Formats: sequence, C-alpha cells, structure tokens
Amino acid sequence: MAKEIVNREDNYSLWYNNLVVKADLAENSAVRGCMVIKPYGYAIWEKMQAQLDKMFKDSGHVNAYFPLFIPKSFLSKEAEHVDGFAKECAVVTHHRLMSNPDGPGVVVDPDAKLEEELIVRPTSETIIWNTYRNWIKSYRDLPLLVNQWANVVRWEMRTRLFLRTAEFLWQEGHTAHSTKSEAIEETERMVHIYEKFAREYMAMPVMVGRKSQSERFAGALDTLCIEALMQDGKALQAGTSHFLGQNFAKAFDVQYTNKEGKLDYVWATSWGVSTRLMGALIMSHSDNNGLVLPPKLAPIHVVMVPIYKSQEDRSKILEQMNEIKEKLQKRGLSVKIDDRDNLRSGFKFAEWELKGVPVRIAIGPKDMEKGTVEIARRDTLTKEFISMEGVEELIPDLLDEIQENIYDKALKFREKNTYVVDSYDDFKSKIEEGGFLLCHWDGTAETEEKIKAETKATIRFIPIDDSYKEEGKCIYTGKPSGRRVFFARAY
RNA sequence: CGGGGUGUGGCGCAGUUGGUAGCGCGCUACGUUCGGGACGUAGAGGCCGCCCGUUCGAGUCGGGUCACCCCGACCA
Repeated sequence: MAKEIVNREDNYSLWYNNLVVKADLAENSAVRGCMVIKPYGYAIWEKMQAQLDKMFKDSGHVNAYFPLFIPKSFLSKEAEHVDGFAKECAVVTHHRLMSNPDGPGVVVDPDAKLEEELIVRPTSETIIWNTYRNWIKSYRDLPLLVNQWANVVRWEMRTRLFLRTAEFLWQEGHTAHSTKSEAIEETERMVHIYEKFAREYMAMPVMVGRKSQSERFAGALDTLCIEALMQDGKALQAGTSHFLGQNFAKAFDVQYTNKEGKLDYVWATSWGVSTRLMGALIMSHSDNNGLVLPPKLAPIHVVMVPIYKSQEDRSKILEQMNEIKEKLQKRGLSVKIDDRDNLRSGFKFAEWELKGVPVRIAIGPKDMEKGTVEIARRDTLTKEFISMEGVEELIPDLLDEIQENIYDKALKFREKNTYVVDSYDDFKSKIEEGGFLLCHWDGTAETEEKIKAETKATIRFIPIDDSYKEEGKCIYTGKPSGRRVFFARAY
C-alpha cells in the first residue's frame, strides 16, 4: 500500500531536507531541534496563516499578543496543566552576561540571577488567564474571543522536522464564556473551522473526533481534534480544540458578575494549529518527484519555462510570457517566469516539480510558430498543448481541478486504508500495514494502555458522528461497547 | 532519558598499518549546447563537530562532550 507509493524513509530528505520547504536544523549546539524555515516554505505558512486568520475573524475573533515569558508560579496554578508541561520547559534563570574572568568569551553573571525563574511559553493559557482576570468583570465583557499568533517552545525529548520541533509557530485561541454550553459550542465551532480549512485549502481530508481521556490536553475537560492519515499509513493529529471548563478561571480567579448580579466563574476554551500543518501538507500529497502543493496554498501557482536556442528566440518568448503573466496576474494568480539563462529547460522542469508548483507552462520556438503552449500539471504529471490564445481563461479552472483532484486522491487513500476490524488477531496484523482501524473498545484507559503497549497503536479519536454508534464487543476484553473508535499508529 | 548509527569544502561521500586531506554534485570564468536533470577547459573553496589525552606526529587511536538521524518512553 502506502509504502509502495511513497517510502517515507527515502523521501524524507527529498521532501524536507533537499527541498525548498526545507528546514535546516540549526547547527548551533545551543539550539536543539529548532528549524530554519526557508523563504519558500515560509510563504506556504504565510498563506495558511492568512486564510486561518480570515476564518477566525469571520467567526468573531480578534488577535492580541501576550508575553513570551511566563513566571514559574503561573504555571503551577493549574495542577494538571503543570503536570503536562513541566517536563518540557525551557527556563530563564538569569538576565545578564559578563566577560569571562578566567579566559575568553562570556559567562552568565551570577549576580544577575532572577528572583523568580521565567518559563518560555510552551502554551499561553496561564499568562492569558492571568490577564483575563482584569479584563473580565461583567457578563457584558463576554464572550471574549481572542487569538494569538506566536512561537512556543517545548523541550521535547525527541524532535522531528515540522512535526515536533523544539520551537514552533502556531496560533492559539483563548476564549471566555458566561455559560458552559456556549463554551462547548465554541470548542465545536473551532474544530470544524480547522476541518474546513484542511479540506478546502490544504486539500487534506481529516476526521473530526474526541480524544480519549489519556490523550486529552493537560487541564482540559474535553479535547476535540482533527486527525489525518499520512501516505505511510501513520495518523497525524493536525489540530485540537479544548473545552477547559472552569479550571483556568478558578486557578486564576476570573469571576464576572452575571445578569442576576451574582459572581460566577467563566467557562473557557483554547484551540490551536501549528507549523505541524506544513508537515501534514507535505506528507499528505507529495510523491517521488517532490512536493505537490494544493493551488490554494502554493506560493507560486504557475511557473513559465522558456525553451530556446538563440538569444533572439529567448527575448521573443520572454516577451510573450510576460504578456501571459500579466493576464494571469490580473486574475489573482502568482506567476513566476524562470528566465535563468544558465540552466536547461529539463533541469528547470525537475526543479519546479520538486517545489510542487501546480501548473507549468513551457513555450518554445515551435509553440511560437503554432501559437500554442505546453501545459503540465504537477498532480498528474501530464502535459498537453493548448492554444496560446485565451490560456489565461483556462488556468484558473485548471487550478480548481487540481485542488479538487489532490483532495479526492487523499480521500480515496484514506478510505482505502480504513478498515473495520472485529478481532484482536485481525487488529494486530492489520496495524502492521498502517491505516485507521475502526474497532469496538470498552471505554477504559486500561484497555487502551494495553493495546498501545502491545501494538503501538493508540486511539486517535472517538468519532462524534453518530453514524459510528453501534452495539458491539471490545476487541480486547470482549466487554460491551456502544460505538466504534479509530485506532492507528501515529506520529 | 535508554538502545543503535552519523558528524570531513555549500550538498552527498571516500580517506588503507597514524605521516598536515580527496572524489562527485554545486559554485566562478570562457566556449560549445539547449522541447525532460548537457559537455569541455581552467579556477575558487576545508581551524576534518568541540575539548582533553596517547604520540616526534592524530581526520585516523583512547576518554569526554555537543548535535543530528533511526528505534523506544514523552508530546502538537
């Protein structure tokens, strides 16, 4: 299955390291597991950002910014929360350096020790809720719907490019509501916005579900998620939305006066997606020729490659290309003419395929004679000659078609790799092939833990869709179960 | 944090019994090429991850350390 199409081992460097979207891991020894996102890769992130930001604002949210440093005492105010993050925190202890009295270089000035250590935010619930205490006094201040675009640091034991870097970029929404039901609605609204973004923009089909208790966010009462299946058969959590109950309001004493004039704690949610989405994008669509970018997120929609022998031909063709480029730009497309004179066209074809540009237009002397252009699609790797006249009218439709085709392909892949499994023996053999396994589970953390220990598979999510409700028996214990859940090995 | 592996020009690698480094790609210049990753000629580019040790002499041997990759435990 998956491994025949794309072998992750082989393509890892092709997709990430050799490439464009590539992130060099920083060579400085002090910076562990961080990434440098090159301009082309960052352009993809900017596109994602712009679209998500629009979707947040369209649903009533606003942006704000909170400090990078969190006083250590803040983190310990919510017991479960600190348990979840304590093991992966970067801690600031001093605020000054001095020249080394015993030799060259600089050392930390021992006199500059901070009275209270600062934690580099692994997530911002604590510092934000500490601020919300002063922002929320009345029911008229609610709901408070704030999002932050930021970087966070989690000192993970093991890092992996894009999927789990020590520092990553993300957005984190933190909302406050006067009622429990309103907060739950918000939690659901946001996970569906993520689902829509993944489907419509990333061309990535995702399942919406609920995390089991053991996979829940530290400090949350409920965690909803979007979960995608990568081409190597492993699942990837691509975004989460948490219902935090009144945990943080109580920990930071955020109370408001309700319509009846009584004090009450507010209800909270938080939700986020990160640069992990770029890993998801790459691993969902790429093939052995490199990246395949969905047109809606591609920094360059159309690349134009001239083919020529003489400088005369070259300038004629480039002139023609500029005309087409202008027409395409008027339709809102991003177009690149690859006019580099030192490279052959074949090399350029391969290079732009590696970068995942959805459409390539090549024009040579023969085209100039016949009035045609060669159009190549990145998703299917097919080429055809069409009339130069009116090409600008066809390209937008073609891009839409590519966007759709990439989605369909990913959806078919997931459907083909989702299995209904009713016995534990079957489970153990199927899990080796990868994919989602849809099984009955008795609902206990013990069973989940045992299955994980024996097979490395975890419950990715409990579907919230009622169509998965059905009476059955747990594949492990045989105890009764009211619905099927999705198991997979995950990143 | 445990197990395994790797650190040598920008990238990918070689380097024998220890004797101050080589190949391919890329880069620069010139020429010939140009419809799917061109070729020739001439060049430039390296405190061999870092520290300590053994030795007359260390890329090579020993110890330590840091980083990265893979497999676990942990996690977005």
